[in-house]
Formats: sequence, C-alpha cells, structure tokens
Amino acid sequence: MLSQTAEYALRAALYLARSSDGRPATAETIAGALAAPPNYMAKTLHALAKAGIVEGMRGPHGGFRLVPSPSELSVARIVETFDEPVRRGPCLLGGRECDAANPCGAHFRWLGLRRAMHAPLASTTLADLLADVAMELPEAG
Amino acid sequence: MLSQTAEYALRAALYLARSSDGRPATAETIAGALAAPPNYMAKTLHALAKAGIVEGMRGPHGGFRLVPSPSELSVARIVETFDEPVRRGPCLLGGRECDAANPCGAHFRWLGLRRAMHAPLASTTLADLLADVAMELPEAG
DNA sequence: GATATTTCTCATATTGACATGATGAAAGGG
DNA sequence: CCCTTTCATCATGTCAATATGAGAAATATC
Repeated sequence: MLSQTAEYALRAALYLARSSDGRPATAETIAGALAAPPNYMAKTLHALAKAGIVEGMRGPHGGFRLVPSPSELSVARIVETFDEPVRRGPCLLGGRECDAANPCGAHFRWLGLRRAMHAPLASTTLADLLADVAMELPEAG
Repeated sequence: MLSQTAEYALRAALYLARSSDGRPATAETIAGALAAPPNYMAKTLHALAKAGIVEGMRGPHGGFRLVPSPSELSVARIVETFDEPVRRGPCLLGGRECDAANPCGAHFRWLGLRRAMHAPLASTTLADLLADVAMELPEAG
C-alpha cells in the first residue's frame, strides 16, 4: 500500500507530532524509537526537510522539528514526498498514451478509482491519526 | 499505487473481458496489444491462472480465457494476487507489534484509512471499468 | 504418430528500492 | 580557537521486483 520509505517518513512525522515539547529530536533518537535503520532514517528525514515538512537544526541540541501543525499536515503530503502519485504511461486498455484530452475507454472510471483511493490520504491529517493518543511520549528508561 | 505486475494483470484481464468472443487469446497476442514484455506477460497470466482468474489452454487454438464474469470480478481480486494487502510489522507509533488485541494508539485510525483506500478496489469490477467501452476489440489490421 | 502451436517451468540478467558506511559542513560550549 | 554534537552529502553494498531466454509438457490437426 505504501513504500517502506514513505512509511518510515509517516512514522517519524507522527513521532515528532507526539513529542512536540519544543526540543528537536535527533535522527538517532527517532530511529531508535521506531526500530528503523538509523542511517536510512536520517536520509528520509533529510528528504522530509527538503519538502518543508520538517526542519533540521545542526549542532548540539539540534535535531528535527515538525514544521506544519499536525492538524494541517495530511498523510498524502508525506507520502507524496516519496511515492509518485501519478503514473505516466500507457493506458489501461492498450499501448498508447492516455489523458483527459485523448482518453481511453476506461480512462475516467480508472481515474475515479485512483482518486477514491487517494482521497483518504488527502483528508486524513496527523492529528486525525493521533486523535486516540495522549500527546506525550513515554520516558525512555 | 499498484505494482507493475499487478497493472499488467489488470490490463490483461480487461483485454480478455473485452475480447470475450469465445476464442481464447494467446499470451503473445495479449502482450502485443498491451505493449508489455511477452515473456513477462506469460508469467503473469500463469499466476492469474493459478489464482483461478483465468484459464490457460495449451496447444493450437489455445490461449487464455477469463473465468469469472467481468461483473463478478473485482479489481481487488486481481491486484491481491500479486500485491499483498496486509503488511505485518511494527505499528505506526513504535517498534512493537500491533494488532486488534494489543493496539497502538493509532491502530484503529490507521486501519480505517487503509480500509478506505482498499474499498474502491474491492467494490469496482471489470465491468465497472468497462462501462464506457463498447464490448468489441478493434481488428488488428 | 508426427508436427506445429501454445502453455508451463526453470535459469539467468537487469534495475531500482532499501540499507550501510564514511566523510564534510554547520553550530554550540568550553 | 578547539572539540563535540549533529545534520548534510557521497559512495557503496544488498536484495526483491522486473525482465529475458530457453527448453519441457500438453494438445489439436493432419
């Protein structure tokens, strides 16, 4: 359903949303809490930073901070940083290219299906996912 | 959104649904019409056969035939032959495993989102996708 | 039963996502 | 100014999905 990288990114964003106590969290801390590969998590967080979803701060007491408010940050925005939503290519019914101006016979039905799948991603925010969660992190040992 | 293999399979099934004139279509014919790699298409069709979605018949005038009626064949059934829908693994909020009996804080919201994404696949049939299409194939000149 | 056709199956390349490791650049504390 | 901490970047390795190729098994036609 989601690529591994996109899921790491979503988990990291959820972590940051829960730990919004002012202090940024380091890539290593996040990776440790999420049982994710530290180096890969760092790379993923950097990609989120380039997309403006998180902000990276270097030096002691540095780390990553969530930029948008969780209630303003959709799951779709995180996922689309890594998984391309539109698949350019031949249309469902044959070999040729297919778009709105030159649609194949299944173009609009297929588009509708894809949109229906995408809609929940766009309408769900981090705050929605965390609605059942108390907004603190357990202290690590 | 879909793996390449699953998309080949969906296209092949749509091709068979349109060309349901009694005669089976060979893997080569289908691959040619869909601009797909012939050998890979054959392999994909075989996987569909093992899933009971198509039937393969060997020998002259053999080929592949769609088994269920297009109106009874959901896109989900085709896609799930190749893309595993359930992702076992650590939960969204942390490193531990997470299920209905021992849910993480985002378990049910996340489950709801995944179900919302899956529902259109399950409720859309091949007949739905082909609703705008005349049920004949153009003759290959 | 010989032959052509076509699926079925195995073996092997290629490619991109996933992951790891090392180094460079910025920022705070002494 | 030096040292530590941390992000930023580059180089490389691993592996599953994708793709290719060749041969074996089955079936219709003659």
